[in-house]
Amino acid sequence: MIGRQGVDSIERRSGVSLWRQIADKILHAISTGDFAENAALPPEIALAERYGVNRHTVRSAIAALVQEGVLRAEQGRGTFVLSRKRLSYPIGARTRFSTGLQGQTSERHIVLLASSIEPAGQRVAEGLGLTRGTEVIRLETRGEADGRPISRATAWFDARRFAGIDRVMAETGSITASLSRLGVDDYLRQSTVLSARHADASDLADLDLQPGAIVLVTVAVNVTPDGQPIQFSESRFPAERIELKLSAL
Amino acid sequence: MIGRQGVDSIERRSGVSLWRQIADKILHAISTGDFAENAALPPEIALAERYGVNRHTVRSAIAALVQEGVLRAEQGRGTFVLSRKRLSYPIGARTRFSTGLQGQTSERHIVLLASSIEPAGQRVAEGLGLTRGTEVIRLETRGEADGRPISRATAWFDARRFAGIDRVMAETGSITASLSRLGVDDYLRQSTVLSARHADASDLADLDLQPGAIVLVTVAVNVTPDGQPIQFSESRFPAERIELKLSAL
DNA sequence: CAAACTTGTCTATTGATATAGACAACTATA
DNA sequence: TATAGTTGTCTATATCAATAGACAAGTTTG
Repeated sequence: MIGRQGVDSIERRSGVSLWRQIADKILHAISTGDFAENAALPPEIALAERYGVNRHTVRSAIAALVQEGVLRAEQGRGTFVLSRKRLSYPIGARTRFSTGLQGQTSERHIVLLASSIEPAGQRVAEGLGLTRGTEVIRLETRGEADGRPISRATAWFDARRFAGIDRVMAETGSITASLSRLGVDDYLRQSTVLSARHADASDLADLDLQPGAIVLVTVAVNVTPDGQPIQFSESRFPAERIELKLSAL
Repeated sequence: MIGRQGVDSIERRSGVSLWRQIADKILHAISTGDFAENAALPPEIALAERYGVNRHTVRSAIAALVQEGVLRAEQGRGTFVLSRKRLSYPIGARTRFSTGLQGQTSERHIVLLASSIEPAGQRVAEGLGLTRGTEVIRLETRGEADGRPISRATAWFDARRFAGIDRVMAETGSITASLSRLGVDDYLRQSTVLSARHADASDLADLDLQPGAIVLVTVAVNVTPDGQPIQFSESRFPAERIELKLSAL
């Protein structure tokens, strides 16, 4: 055994305040089961010692998480973890919003926030195999499960082939159903590129996040079974509420 | 057209300092090509106006990125973007560290940081299909490409079946080669679960990151072609240097 | 050389962040 | 009903983060 202990301390002068870092740590500890759901957190003094900060700093972190609805503090009793497991969103050959979350939520749907027709930029044109400047339809959507926003996506389609998909989408609340109505019975996920960043202002608003939250970002291309690109999309998932489960493509 | 503009502003009182948020935005703008590599950034005054903050705040952000080696500032001339594209790490059925980055880097290898034998915890036992408490070998590794750290992984193996893998790993510098030497000629990626969080202190040190950096986290199980679990691992990738490309499983 | 434009440095002020200590308010339990 | 253990509130102080303005130092261009 070579030996080596997993440090888990705190960074000062990092541009990220200590209370925010500790809030993240508590969230992480909850998600790994270190702090059990519906049970009491260690007392504030113990947390302060554990993380090497002042009790008041821990209190700031807890206050933020209470605000976010993750914890509930009760004077004299303790601070309790509310149950809110991260959903596991499957990504594979047949990635579909609604079916993928079956069994984890009782309800889910997609809301169309906005749509427009615009010329394809470099990235979109490449993804859809069009020449730059071709007209494309852009859909801005939010995915919700049990009333909580869990995804925020921007999708582009060839405007000629999928004319009117914005109206159909608003009606059906489903990409799959909309494509089906426009003659695409089946489609496959061709590629998915994954990254992560801090949520920007519009993410914060649309996903109901607190500043400093992290979003997982996927950039994907869907194709027909014979390989023709039909949809290019960028989706943002709040990392605190969703994990992505990669399955067979 | 319903209309809707993508806001891209800044969050105050978030626990994340403005200079850190702006540094992230600049990084993002570079990665999307908004700020071209090897070209000058807009002048500080323009950036300050663009992001709605004071010039000194922008300067703090730039100072951090200069420290990280992303930018170079020259008095009187401007501030320049150094070229450093994100690597694209493929994840699929045959995910292998070395082969996946061929063509993107001239050199890559894995360093064994530490190893130990320990009883399997809940998560590891589940992943490997063992009973809790069974002895497992834990390997702590760092992946490097062209001299820059790009991954930090913890891998667990059944200690009985893969006795001595730590020594073989230290020798060969390759998981695939080590498994091969212990009788596993082929293996497949069975599952991958993906999340993201802020880098903790050990990530910062091992991956040579600045505080506040984001890491992509994958938790994966590798199995033999007949489905027997052989490796359970958690890998951390610096989001600023790596994106994950999901390919056919 | 002069003017315009850029980054670098300095001083000053304000508000947010973090630490420290003391004590109040509330709960559970011996 | 004490007592111990917990969260809540208050005051005080020091440092970091952000804004503001002025000017120095360097580069480019007319």
